Amino acid sequence: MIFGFNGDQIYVLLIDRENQLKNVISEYALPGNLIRDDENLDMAAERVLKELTGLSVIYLEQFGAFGDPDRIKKKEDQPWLKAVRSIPNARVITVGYYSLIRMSDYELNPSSFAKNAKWMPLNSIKKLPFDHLKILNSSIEFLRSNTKIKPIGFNLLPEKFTLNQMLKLYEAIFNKKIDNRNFRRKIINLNILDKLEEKQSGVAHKPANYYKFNKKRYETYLESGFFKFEF
Amino acid sequence: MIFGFNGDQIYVLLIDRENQLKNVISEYALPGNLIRDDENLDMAAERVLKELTGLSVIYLEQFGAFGDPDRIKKKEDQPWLKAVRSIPNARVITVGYYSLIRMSDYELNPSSFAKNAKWMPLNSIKKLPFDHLKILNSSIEFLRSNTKIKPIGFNLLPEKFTLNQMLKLYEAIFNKKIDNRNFRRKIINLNILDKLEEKQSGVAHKPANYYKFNKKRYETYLESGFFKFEF
DNA sequence: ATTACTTAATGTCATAATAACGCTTTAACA
DNA sequence: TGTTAAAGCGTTATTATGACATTAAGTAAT
Repeated sequence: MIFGFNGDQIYVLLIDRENQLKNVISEYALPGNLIRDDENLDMAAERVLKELTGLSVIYLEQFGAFGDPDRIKKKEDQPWLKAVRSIPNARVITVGYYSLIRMSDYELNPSSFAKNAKWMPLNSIKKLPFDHLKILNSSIEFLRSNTKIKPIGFNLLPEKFTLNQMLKLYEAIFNKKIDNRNFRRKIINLNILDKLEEKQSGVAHKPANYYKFNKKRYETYLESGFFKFEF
Repeated sequence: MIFGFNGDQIYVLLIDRENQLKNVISEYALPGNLIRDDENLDMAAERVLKELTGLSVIYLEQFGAFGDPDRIKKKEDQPWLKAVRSIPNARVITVGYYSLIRMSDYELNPSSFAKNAKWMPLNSIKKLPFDHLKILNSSIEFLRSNTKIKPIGFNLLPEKFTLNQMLKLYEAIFNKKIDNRNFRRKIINLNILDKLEEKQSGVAHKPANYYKFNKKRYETYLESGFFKFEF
């Protein structure tokens, strides 16, 4: 699950399976790949992410394992299984990871796999092949409950951001309106933001101040306690 | 991970591998088994739990997947892999589930597998084979953060319990002293306990009142919100 | 130069939740 | 009847929360 944010809504990176299955109409699915014998789960997730986006050192966290047995019958639907010719009816277990990336930083990696990758607004995704919708929903739930205890949202924002951008992100994650005054107070009190000198420019209104995430200060806090992030 | 509570500390059910490996001194490991082709992950976890404890309809939740590649070299250390003769060097991915069971309800199931099962105090477990210690620690972390948002502790207590028993359980889970007066107030205010008529007997002091968990009321609350359980 | 327009930024107050305590009450046993 | 161990009640200071309305700072239009 690769989440992105464009300042307004949450996006998810999907892969068009069309190229791999000529006889099926264009259909988007979650990215994924088989694990190699010489890597652990985290490494595999990092590799797949890198193959797709060209990005590394990204927030990446496991959120669950999935594996219904009826997948066995569907080998022909799972392009990546074609590589495993030695196993006639492979049972597939998916280990789900989610990553949060800055869409602004993101450039599609010109690898063959990534050519047919596409950002889709989270809210517009109503159907996905296999159990991918279940996986998607599970990852969102995980993202939400994680956001309640850690300020992970920073990974989705640009390096410098305004408090309103951040507010919009949180509204997108929790899918509800949040009072901006209370939000500001809470975020500021956490003491993990540095207010920059720089302001927005070229806007036809009062420019917003830019802030930056102070990771060092954040880690100090983490050791000595526990965040609560509820809105 | 099978957690139990005896009124004083948290226990974990371990399996003695001795019977399976004659040339190794007695060594305890986490219970586990291979998944079957016709079951999903949840079903497999339930089955293994049932094989071990004879219990079903137990609190059971997935907490993570684990799989370092160096396991490949250790097939001879993994008794259950002997069943898979067709795969010379099987890569093993563990999907971890944890369950909470009432030690009082528990009777060792007289199956061959369970004969060498043993309850071990959580705090006394300093070393386990393979990556089992990592898995154990991960499950405890999961148990803690889960206990902070849901009152899952009831699954570890007997049907009828006193508030002090419950307090002791929470102290064991979080590994710290909790003020009993504040604890009581908080728990009572949640409104998910039924105070019974029955009291403790045979104690040389004021007997404690028994309480019972009201699951129905709890579920009503769940729908309309979210628990917070911090001490 | 003035005004209009748009979004950023800020303050207060009532209420609820929390943590840290002290003290009294109770029932069983010796 | 006294002792004991825990139950049970209560207070207070502090902090967190939610609800709410106005002013500030820039650009654009006239």
